[in-house]
Amino acid sequence: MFQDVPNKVNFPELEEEVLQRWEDKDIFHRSIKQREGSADWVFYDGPPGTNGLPHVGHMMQSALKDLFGRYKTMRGFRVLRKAGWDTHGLPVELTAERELKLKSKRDIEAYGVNEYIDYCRRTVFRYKKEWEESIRRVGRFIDLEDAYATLTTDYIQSDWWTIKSIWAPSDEMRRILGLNEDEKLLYKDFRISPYCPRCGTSLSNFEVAQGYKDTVDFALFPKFKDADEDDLYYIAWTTTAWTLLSNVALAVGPNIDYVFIKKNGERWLLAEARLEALAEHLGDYEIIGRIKGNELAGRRYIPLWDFLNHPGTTAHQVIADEYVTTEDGTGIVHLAAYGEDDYRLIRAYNLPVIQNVDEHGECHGGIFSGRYFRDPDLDVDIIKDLAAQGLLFHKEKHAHSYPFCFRCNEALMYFLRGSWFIRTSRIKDRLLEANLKISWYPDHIKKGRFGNWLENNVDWNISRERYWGSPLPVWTCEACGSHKVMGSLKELGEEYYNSHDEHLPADFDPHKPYIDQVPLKCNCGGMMQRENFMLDSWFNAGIMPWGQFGYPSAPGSIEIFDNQFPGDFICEAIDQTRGWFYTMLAAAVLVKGESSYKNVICTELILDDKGQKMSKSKGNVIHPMEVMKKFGADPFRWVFFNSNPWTVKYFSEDVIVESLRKVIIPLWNAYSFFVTYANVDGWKPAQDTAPKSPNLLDRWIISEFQALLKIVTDHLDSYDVAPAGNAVEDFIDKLTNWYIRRSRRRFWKSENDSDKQQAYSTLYYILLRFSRLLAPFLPFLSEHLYRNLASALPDSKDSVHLEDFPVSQPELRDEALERLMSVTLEAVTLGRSLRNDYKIKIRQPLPELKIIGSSEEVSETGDIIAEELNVKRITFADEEDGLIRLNLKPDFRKLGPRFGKRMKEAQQAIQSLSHDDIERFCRDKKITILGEELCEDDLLIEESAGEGLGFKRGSNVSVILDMNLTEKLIDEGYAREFVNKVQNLRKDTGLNVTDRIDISYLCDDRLALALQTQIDFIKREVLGINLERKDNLPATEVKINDRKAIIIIEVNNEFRS
RNA sequence: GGGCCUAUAGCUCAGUUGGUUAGAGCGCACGCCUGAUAAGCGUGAGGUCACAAGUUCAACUCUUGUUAGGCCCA
Repeated sequence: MFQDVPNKVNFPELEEEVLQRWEDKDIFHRSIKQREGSADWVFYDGPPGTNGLPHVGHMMQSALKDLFGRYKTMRGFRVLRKAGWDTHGLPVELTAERELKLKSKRDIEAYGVNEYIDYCRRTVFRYKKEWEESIRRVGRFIDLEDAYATLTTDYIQSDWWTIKSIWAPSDEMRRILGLNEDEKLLYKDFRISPYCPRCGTSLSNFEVAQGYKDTVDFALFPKFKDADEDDLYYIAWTTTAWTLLSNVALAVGPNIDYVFIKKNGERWLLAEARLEALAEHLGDYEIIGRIKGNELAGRRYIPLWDFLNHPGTTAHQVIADEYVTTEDGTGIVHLAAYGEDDYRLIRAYNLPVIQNVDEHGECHGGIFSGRYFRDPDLDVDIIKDLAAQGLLFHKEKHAHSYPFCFRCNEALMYFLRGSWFIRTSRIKDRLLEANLKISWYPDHIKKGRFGNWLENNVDWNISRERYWGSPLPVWTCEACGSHKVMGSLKELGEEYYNSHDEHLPADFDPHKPYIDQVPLKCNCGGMMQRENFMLDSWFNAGIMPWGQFGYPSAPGSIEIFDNQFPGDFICEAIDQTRGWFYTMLAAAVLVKGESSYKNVICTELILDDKGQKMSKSKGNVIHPMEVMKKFGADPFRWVFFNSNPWTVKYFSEDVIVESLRKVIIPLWNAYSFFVTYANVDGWKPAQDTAPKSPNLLDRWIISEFQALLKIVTDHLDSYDVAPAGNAVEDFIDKLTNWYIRRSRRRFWKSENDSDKQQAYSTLYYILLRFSRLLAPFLPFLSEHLYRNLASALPDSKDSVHLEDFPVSQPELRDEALERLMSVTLEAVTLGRSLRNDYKIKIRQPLPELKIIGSSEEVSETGDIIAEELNVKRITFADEEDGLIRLNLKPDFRKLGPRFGKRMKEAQQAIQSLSHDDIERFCRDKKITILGEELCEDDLLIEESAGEGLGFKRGSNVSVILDMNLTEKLIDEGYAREFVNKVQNLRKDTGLNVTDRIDISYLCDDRLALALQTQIDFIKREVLGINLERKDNLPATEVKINDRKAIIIIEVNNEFRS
């Protein structure tokens, strides 16, 4: 006996039971353990931050990651799955700042760095429980107990090891990367870097990339007055008014043609090429002279404000440089120390560095002192002031994209900072080569978005001027400026001991502030202080392949890392192309010379059903836990398996309901059907191998399963989920709507013959195999099915997840049979379509269906078609010729105007055309009627098979359905209808499926006659003992086709055999 | 301004190396089965495959251009 299967089931409850069982029986760990000694398939989990709640997108990745982990395990690999948490970096600090109501780094210093860091540490795992719950609930097999976290001392030591390896590469790595002796890839440089004045730190290029927003600012055309010629002004252009407060020079292009124009009694200078674009603002003017840019070099001008005066310096002169173009503006560029090119020129021309906006974004300079640089009123005030001085040619609103801090949303500025860089541009070719070996899904990212971006690689700014993170392990001598890089705490301890004759505490915490209290002695005798930087948290995440094991400091980490590198598979969202995907590649190429991952699925965004991003403010966030509690994890997971994960998904509860309706419930019904009847019959499985059944349907569904298995295996092997998922959906449809529907009678018939045994064996075999195939997709439902079905076998496993994935058995495949069945299905579809057209319901038997074409093949399944379409006889023909008549009809709308009065005559001529004429017309597409040549469009072609016959053509076969009814067929139709009504009564009155009944009915003589002739059929169909006509019955009338009857049933189990 | 992607039924999406009549789900209309199933099944209507040109015996598919949208970058 199988455990009884309820008709209605609460999936979320069932899943909770399965979850409990997995934990009780330790299924996850056993599934790994039993593969010990097998090949490894290596998966890397990108660490999420846990200071926010998980959303639907994370669950999509969880579903995909879990799918492949389980699949590869069942395919015989050992798949270690270590979870991880990202715990460092600005997001954590921002939460802390918000909650502690700190607004700037000055606030943090005032609050106390120690206390602040402690708060960060406590914040980090705030939602860890919720994350673990969701990950557990979605069914993921992943090691949460042994998760790695980027804040541990082991992990930080891996950071340090990486930095040290980059600072001082081994000979082998030098060879692999093509580095010269002593060439260093890690260096400090002062550069104009994107910088957030609120966070007080510079950002890496890919962080900036995430914060561009379309903004409207003022574009200004300030006039710079020449120092020597009284009426001469240089017309410049800028979109950042605040940089004018630090103006240090003007730049022109040496080969650009400039013009002097006369305007308002003044002489203005600007590029000739810009005149047309500025014509609207310039109005009337006169060109009074021309000059090349290089002739302007060295001229001096009067600063816009007195506070800009820097006497004794080279400030406020015109310089000529190739970088100036005439693409926009005026061809005259104002320079200030807030731009990369500006700074390059400032250095090249030995100009002073003027920074009247400081690192906090605060202005210093005359009346603007104390203002914030992005204060919109500041722009207005600058404009007003310039206008009052007569130094403004024009101002306008200007839409452009401006970078904002992707963490705190504050406007960025470009600021001169010292930062530590990795010279990734030097190893660009290695990065590109390594990328070529990665399989990207979807493929276009490799050469497209990611590859193109790698082509433009710039050095990686890995330092952050923050508090909560992995410290940069670089010490610099205050005396001689030389550096020491620590590769581990042990190294640091030794250096410290050598410097101070005392040991670092055994439990030394390498975080701030302790790490800053470890001065070292330089070889020169001077004191070395740590460079006051944290590591970019992307760097942290990028070293995860070895960081997760604390390689190489942690005991045992070397062995396991060697075993678990490189990774076979990662799966993250597209927003990681310049985040994790990049840092994983760059870090691994730097220290291992190859990519850390071989295959990557890059998922797209998840939006709501209207295509909007889910956000708290819009109130359209769908919480994964709520969804799973309501519908279960399996239908939720399925949503991500039946369409490509790299297309944008519109997500709503509707799509989950759809996967329920399409996959979960049909599967449950099939399973419930099987168990119900198997238990009624006391059927027991003998083996789980494919039964040798002569039955066509049995052989067909077994073959179809092999076909499915091949599609699923092929596509999962190439990380292509959607075709596998779609094939599963097709198979479920074939199983439930054809195999089981057509096989139903074999299960409930009373004879316990071999046919019945074969039906049971086949369905059992299919359901059991299918549960194994589905296990990676639907781990809960498949587990339930497997457990109930397999427990009857002696060698069943404790869990479907301890099983192997089904192995292809080509000998069970019969492609000819699959073709035959698809043609059969087509014939059935055509037949149903004809019945529909002529409004003849299935219960009315019809005499004959003729199948044309493919007759040889379909003859085998004739009886299936006959039963499905309720026809008495199936006949076959090879050709339509002679069976189908073509008729031509005039298109009156077209031909009416042409024939006019002769239309009727023409109609007759057309309709009396011979068969040969019509065939010729079909071939030549033209025909002459009454002297007029008619083409295809003028005539309508009708095909018909004759009186009482319906004709329909499919792609492989055509059918002719004979709809001529005889009295006998009408009788049978009545009987079928009568049976249907009785069955409904049985169901409505809640009778047991095995109850015998007596039937009384009241009706007219014609119907009564029909029922009498069909009495045996009726009794057999409804388990009737007696069938009696009565004169009077107290019940409501029902329709039996065109007649009426009153029917009453009573249970009569006396004669039960 | 540059890169990448997308454009197929009212909506959401499939569409194999170019090859008969371009498919599915939802929605709509009509109907059907019911001794697994109304959270079911079928039939039908609905398409100039964004537009234009080219390559080809043959283009939703390949090439080029145009338009629109999205993402990423400057």
